[in-house]
Amino acid sequence: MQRFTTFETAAPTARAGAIGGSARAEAIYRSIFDAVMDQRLPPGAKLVEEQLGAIFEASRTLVRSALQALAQDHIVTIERHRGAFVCAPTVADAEDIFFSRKVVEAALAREAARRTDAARIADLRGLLADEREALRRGERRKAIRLSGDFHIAVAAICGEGALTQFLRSLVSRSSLVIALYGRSAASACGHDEHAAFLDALEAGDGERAARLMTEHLDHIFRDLALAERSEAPVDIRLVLRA
Amino acid sequence: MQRFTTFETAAPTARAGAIGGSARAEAIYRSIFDAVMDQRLPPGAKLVEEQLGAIFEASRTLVRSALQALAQDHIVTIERHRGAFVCAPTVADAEDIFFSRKVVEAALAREAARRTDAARIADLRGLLADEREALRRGERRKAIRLSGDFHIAVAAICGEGALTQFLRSLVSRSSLVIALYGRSAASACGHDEHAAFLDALEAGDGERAARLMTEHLDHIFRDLALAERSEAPVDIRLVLRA
DNA sequence: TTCAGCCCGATTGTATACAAAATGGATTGG
DNA sequence: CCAATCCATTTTGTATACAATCGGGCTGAA
Repeated sequence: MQRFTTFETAAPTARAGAIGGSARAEAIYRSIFDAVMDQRLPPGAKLVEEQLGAIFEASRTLVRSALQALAQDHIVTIERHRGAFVCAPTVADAEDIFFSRKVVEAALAREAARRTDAARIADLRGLLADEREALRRGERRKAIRLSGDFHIAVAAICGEGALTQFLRSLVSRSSLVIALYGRSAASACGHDEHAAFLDALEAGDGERAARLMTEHLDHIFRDLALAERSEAPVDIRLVLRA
Repeated sequence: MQRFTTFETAAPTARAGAIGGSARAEAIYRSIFDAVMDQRLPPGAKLVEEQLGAIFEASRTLVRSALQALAQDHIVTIERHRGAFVCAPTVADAEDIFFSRKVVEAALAREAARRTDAARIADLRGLLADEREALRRGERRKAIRLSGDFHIAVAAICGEGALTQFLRSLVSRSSLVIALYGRSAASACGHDEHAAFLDALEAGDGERAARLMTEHLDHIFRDLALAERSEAPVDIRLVLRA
């Protein structure tokens, strides 16, 4: 059966409305967003406006527009007179993000169980297969991305509402958390819990689906090596001087 | 007892980080936001950049920055080459917003019941009294705002996490919904359901609090006159030409 | 050597100038 | 009288210029 949806790792604002009314700024947003999700831009990386402008052949105006949007989505932070940096979520942020995800995804799972159909399930099984394949090949980043896509695809069963949008943002931030605190092999939803969840969804058992999702998210969170990093992104200079 | 928090109607992004790294842009955001919440700027109103610039004595650069942020928060929509307009949520939007609120606020209520203390409860009772007073005096707008503040204050018991931020955004959008579809007297949480909810919270009964909150939001939603407006904001010219 | 203070380069913040697009009205033809 | 078209005006989109600020390195003295 042909899949009739493709779930790229979607930026939170991708559909929310043009960034500054500009398609070009949105493309820049998109490029930076993807780079962060792929960990080509690691947490803490500085994003210099003029450099970005040169890369994308655009003026700082558009770059700033994109950076602002990324800041609102908690992908980068903008510090006044200092510039934009890829966000480095603290442990507290990570807790908050996963707590929020549990609330939102449990509710969406319940709802999705009521609404789903065979085609949707097939789509999700396809994503699952892709994810497994990526894991088997050791393509960790791709697996993480596909894992996120799975969660978003479940949400999208309920339509593109506010909760789904919000979840997109939380999933993006989760990628940053995993980039910072994720252990090499685990943390990529590798427990085949997605499969069990999908079974519950297919059976239309919303309660079970919600419970499995909650547990799944707990597992991901617990697999993080949260102690291994200091809470705040460290600026060596500040630390040594203070 | 002195209240130690003041809950102005907070903009979703107010704390999330400087808008474009600029305090001035944030002030503009704030002014427009407040005007929309107060219904001084009605849904559909056009926001011309240069006009705003003149009003705030700022260049279009800063105005655009603020408008972009407002767009990301669904307070205004930006249409390419046409400009920014105060959002006019459709009936579908309204459903989505209140569904999301039920999910988020039920969870936050449960959590708040575990964390709350006497001081917080006193704060909330204060807000409740203000709201009642405003209603008694017939100050409808103020009552609506205070009602929103109440909901946010409950969320804030759980801290300023992602869910609370998200709720801020939903409450803002609810104000727009009420502006469009609210009936004169009702819709302002006037049922004293806040008081009952607060009792549950004080008793530490999270389940009851969550249930009361859900029902309360259902009531607000049902009190809207959702049929009385066309779904999409109408542009007369387009309608007549097409 | 080490620290304080100062200066300069790099980078961000803001305003403005110019280009592109849409809107609304006038004009022309039916 | 109406409709369609064209043009001027308004408004947005983008680039660029200039100002403000920050950080790093240099200098100089203790």
